[in-house]
Amino acid sequence: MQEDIMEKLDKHDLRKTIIRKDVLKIFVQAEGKALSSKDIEQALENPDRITLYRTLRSFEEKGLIHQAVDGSGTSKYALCSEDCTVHEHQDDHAHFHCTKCEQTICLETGPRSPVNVPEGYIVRRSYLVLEGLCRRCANP
Amino acid sequence: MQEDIMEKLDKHDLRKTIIRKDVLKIFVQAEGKALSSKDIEQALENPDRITLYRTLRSFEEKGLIHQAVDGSGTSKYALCSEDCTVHEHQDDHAHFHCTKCEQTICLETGPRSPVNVPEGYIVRRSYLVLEGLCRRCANP
DNA sequence: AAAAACTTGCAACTTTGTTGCAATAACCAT
DNA sequence: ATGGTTATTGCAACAAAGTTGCAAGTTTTT
Ligand SMILES: [Mn+2]
Ligand SMILES: [Mn+2]
Ligand SMILES: [Zn+2]
Ligand SMILES: [Zn+2]
Repeated sequence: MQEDIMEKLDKHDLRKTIIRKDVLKIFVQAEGKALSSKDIEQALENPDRITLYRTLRSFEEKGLIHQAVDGSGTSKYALCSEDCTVHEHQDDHAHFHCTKCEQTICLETGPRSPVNVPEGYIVRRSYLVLEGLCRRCANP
Repeated sequence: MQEDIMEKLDKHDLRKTIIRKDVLKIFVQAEGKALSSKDIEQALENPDRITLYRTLRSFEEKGLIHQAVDGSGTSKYALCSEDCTVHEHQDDHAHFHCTKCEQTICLETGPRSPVNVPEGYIVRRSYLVLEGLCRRCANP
């Protein structure tokens, strides 16, 4: 697992610094859950906030994590699938956002049917957010 | 048109103050375009920023405008359809976000096919964002 | 016209995120 | 292993977006 993390950093051309190993470990452990900068701040001891922001940006640029749009207003990130690279992300899945516990998770949904847009518009990508109650919050 | 605005405020149980008339007029004129707080600030002379935020919140609560999730990070709002009320919004349409000019517009898309979610999850609503280039930005 | 109820504008504050820069750490090639 | 090169860190300072408390001002109702 430690090896897993080192490999990932290597593969994505990121220097192996303490904070990067720590942050990446948290993402791996989160298992499909999207995390905010604050989530990570709380999980770690005392990370420098600015360094954390830059770590997240580097991870995203290098194809290690992807942003999870969830309509909550703050940025959240989750681990990418194996085949994301610095050149292209492959995270075209929907995200579920629980309005009670505020958790956001990546969904393994299949391809979506295309949507009609006005003549002349070019669609590059799309985000689908499902909002509601997660299992835990729905069945208390 | 002035009457239209007065009617709308009346119907949604909002007091007719200067800023509310002004802001609502801007939304009516925007015609399906979603506006940020900053957009409105710029359109108006010198609105108090805080009052504007509260105006937007009241409008949303009373079913006059709805939030347009567009993945841009800042909140945008657009005029609701006639049948939105304080009790329930009816704005289940997708939004298109142009990454070049940053405009966001409401799309008149039909109903979307349902998406599979894990057992036990409850979906209350969903947001669909299409990102790309609008007609003007695609054909320069 | 006055009372009641709601709205405004100001100050102060919070949260989230960015930029510049010198000190530091990681990597690469001797 | 040593040292040079290059990327990363941590600090301070800043900025945008949004919230809260409260006294003063408006709108609505009676
Ligand atoms: Mn995801
Ligand atoms: Mn809309
Ligand atoms: Zn939940
Ligand atoms: Zn455009």
